[in-house]
Amino acid sequence: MEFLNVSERAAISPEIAVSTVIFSLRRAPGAADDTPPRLWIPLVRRTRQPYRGQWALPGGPLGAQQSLAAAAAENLRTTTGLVPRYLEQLYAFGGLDRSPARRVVSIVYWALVRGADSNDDGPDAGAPHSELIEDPNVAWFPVDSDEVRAQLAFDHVEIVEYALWRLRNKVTYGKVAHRLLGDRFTLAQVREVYEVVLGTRLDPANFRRQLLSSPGLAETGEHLHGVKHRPPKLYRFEDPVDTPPSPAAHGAATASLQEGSLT
Amino acid sequence: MEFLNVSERAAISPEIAVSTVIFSLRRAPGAADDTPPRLWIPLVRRTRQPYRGQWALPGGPLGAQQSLAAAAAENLRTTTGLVPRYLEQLYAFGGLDRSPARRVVSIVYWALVRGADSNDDGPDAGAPHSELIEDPNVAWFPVDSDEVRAQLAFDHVEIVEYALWRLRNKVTYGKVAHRLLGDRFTLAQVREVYEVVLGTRLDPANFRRQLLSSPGLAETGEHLHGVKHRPPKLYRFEDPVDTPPSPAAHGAATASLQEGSLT
DNA sequence: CAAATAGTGTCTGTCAGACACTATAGT
DNA sequence: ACTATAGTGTCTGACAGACACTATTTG
Repeated sequence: MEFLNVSERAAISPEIAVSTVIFSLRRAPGAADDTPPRLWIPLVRRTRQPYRGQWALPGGPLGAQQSLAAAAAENLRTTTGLVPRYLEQLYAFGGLDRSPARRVVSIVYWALVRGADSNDDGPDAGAPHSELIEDPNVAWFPVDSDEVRAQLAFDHVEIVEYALWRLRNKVTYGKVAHRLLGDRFTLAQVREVYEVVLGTRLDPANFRRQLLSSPGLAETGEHLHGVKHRPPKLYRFEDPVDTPPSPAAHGAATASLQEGSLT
Repeated sequence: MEFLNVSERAAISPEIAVSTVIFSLRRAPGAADDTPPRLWIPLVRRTRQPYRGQWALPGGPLGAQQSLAAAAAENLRTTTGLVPRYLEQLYAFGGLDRSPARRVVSIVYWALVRGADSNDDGPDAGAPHSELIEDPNVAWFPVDSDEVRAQLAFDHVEIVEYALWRLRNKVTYGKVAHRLLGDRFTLAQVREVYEVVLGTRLDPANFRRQLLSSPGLAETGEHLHGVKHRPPKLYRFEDPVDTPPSPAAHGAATASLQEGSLT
């Protein structure tokens, strides 16, 4: 029987970890309703060296009987208590100097969950705000906050940057914006998602036309009331039928999740 | 000191392997010049179980001091003797049942190398044809051949399928077509690449206009002679200046390679 | 000159962006 | 009635696709 000590094992094959960048759209607690929401991500404070005490992306070593996407969904559930509305593999980071300790190859996923102020209620009715999470070592931060932009452990700043780039890309060419919202949404809410993610203002009339022409969008027949102007229609997205060739079969966390879809 | 036997080690962390899908554009050996070229990939015959004797993507376990892209470039060099003209991470495949033996997580790259009939000569003047490779366990196959579509080991059929999807995508939205050609090329050659990759016919006039408007394309002042019609101009691509946010810093095999660029 | 492809000119339908205008709720 | 946003109509410039036409080489 072959035996290996820890350093020999490390020399043969690096450790595999899975981390997840989880985006949600929300306003700062107590902020007025007319302030635009921002993108937030949950972080976990490290309790061990290296980078002890600093914030890092949720993640951990890959379990022996755990598919990659299942590990990512597990990160999501334990840090946010939520089920992802979108989950896609981002990239495998495998540089030699990512960690000052032993070498780790991180397979990173990115996910979208709905915000706390969606139009729906239900078992996954939005991510709770930070003060509602019991664990003091888990907290949400805006992606453009100092904690995220400069304080993260390892190479996680770069990872978040790349995840943001991918999100902007997907929102431009694809149709993932509504996954940050509830099941029922107004077109203005979708437009607000685009505006926050892309950082630009969009013409309401043209945006409406473009979105209405996309297949899968359906009226619910309901309207959103309580606003001090004409009540907008509520829409929903029927799941698109055609999925382009994609490695979705490998390790899909949930049957309803399509990974890598560009549509 | 901690000791682990082999099965315990496998239970803790799956093995990491790196494989590469290497595309080249070429005609069948001996084919006439006016037959359209096809996409070919090199395969390696497995000499060990599982799948002994079957063809598989070039690859192997990740070396302890080897970055991911470096491992992919190494696959490329040992199977084709070439330096990649494009190299990008494709996906990390980590399903539980990918191999009947111990669990392996494969980080797959895809690459473009130039074909044997480019307009240039030089140290990497095109991939040699299969008969020129010494190793009888390495051979090139068209991507739409039976060997590729149905005979590959592991889940490599699915991987090649996904790499093809990505190539078509990149060729549509990006500008990687010329990486299958030499440094100097005619616009008709680029159009032929598009036609082969996308499987459609393209209008020469409109394609020319579109390509001419892309930044970075420059005339060489030379013409391609020896054709029995008006000699076309030879162009080249100056490397684009702006690189979008991408994880290129991690494990880039060559400084001149931009990973993940969509431009 | 014939053949073949290089390369140019031009028309047309589609679509994104700009923006004026009407509709309908709350206050 | 006023305000704010929902939602419609319409114009324009850019551009992709279709296709006629000219240019220039080989044989």
